[in-house]
Amino acid sequence: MTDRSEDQADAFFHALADRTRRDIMRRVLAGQHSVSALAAKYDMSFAAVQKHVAVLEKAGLLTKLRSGREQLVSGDVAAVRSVASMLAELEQVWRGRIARIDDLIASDPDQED
Amino acid sequence: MTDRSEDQADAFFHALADRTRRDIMRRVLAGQHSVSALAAKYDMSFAAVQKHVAVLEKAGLLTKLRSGREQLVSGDVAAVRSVASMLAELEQVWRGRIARIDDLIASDPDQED
DNA sequence: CAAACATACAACCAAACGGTTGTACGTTGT
DNA sequence: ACAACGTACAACCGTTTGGTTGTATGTTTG
Repeated sequence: MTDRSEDQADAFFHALADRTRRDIMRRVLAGQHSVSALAAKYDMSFAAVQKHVAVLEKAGLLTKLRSGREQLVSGDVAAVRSVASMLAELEQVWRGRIARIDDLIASDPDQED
Repeated sequence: MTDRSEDQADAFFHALADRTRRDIMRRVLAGQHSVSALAAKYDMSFAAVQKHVAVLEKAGLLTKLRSGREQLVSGDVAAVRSVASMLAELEQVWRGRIARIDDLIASDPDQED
């Protein structure tokens, strides 16, 4: 729960909160694509797609690798897993509630809290 | 991949892309809290916290239940799980890439597509 | 070398975001 | 009845977002 990891979470969730960016993630997790190959798939300018890629890159969800005049984009599955683990952490908080309710039921009703 | 589920994904990820809202989720997954009890925890106006709760509610991540003059807020763990499953789906796309690479290695090198 | 291609980035714009204050309305307790 | 509490919502404001166009720079290719 450090400030840095909260910044990271902000970047992760914000990056994924756009359907074009989620679609880009699907493509680059399935295989490498150049930025212009990606841009060709969407009904918006090249610059717009480039900005989406930049947001995902800054969040650490994908990486770019120069290859001649192209920039090859690959998804980072480890980053996707770390977003999933943040949600798993949330679910753990919930399990904690259930455990506490169980404790209440198990305890003597007259001396609760 | 319907439009409706993409809208849902937009709402989920956007709602979680704010640290105050993630913190609210932790509290309401751990147990019920009134809106003003939540508001007391943060260094911002009641109205600001109320808006955060409204964003989470609209995304379906929490529910409010009237109890007298208070509104009791509870986190919805099923919704949290469905966000996690969207990420699991992304990871599956990645596994597909690995499978395809394995296929290439297994195939006769002279008749690769 | 010149033309075409792939990328990067700045400037601009309307819309959405995250906060504020103020007002209104139902509920509770004296 | 009335004061205090809990909530909802509108109006406003500065910043960020998601898009555009235009320009610059590096890399192939003819």
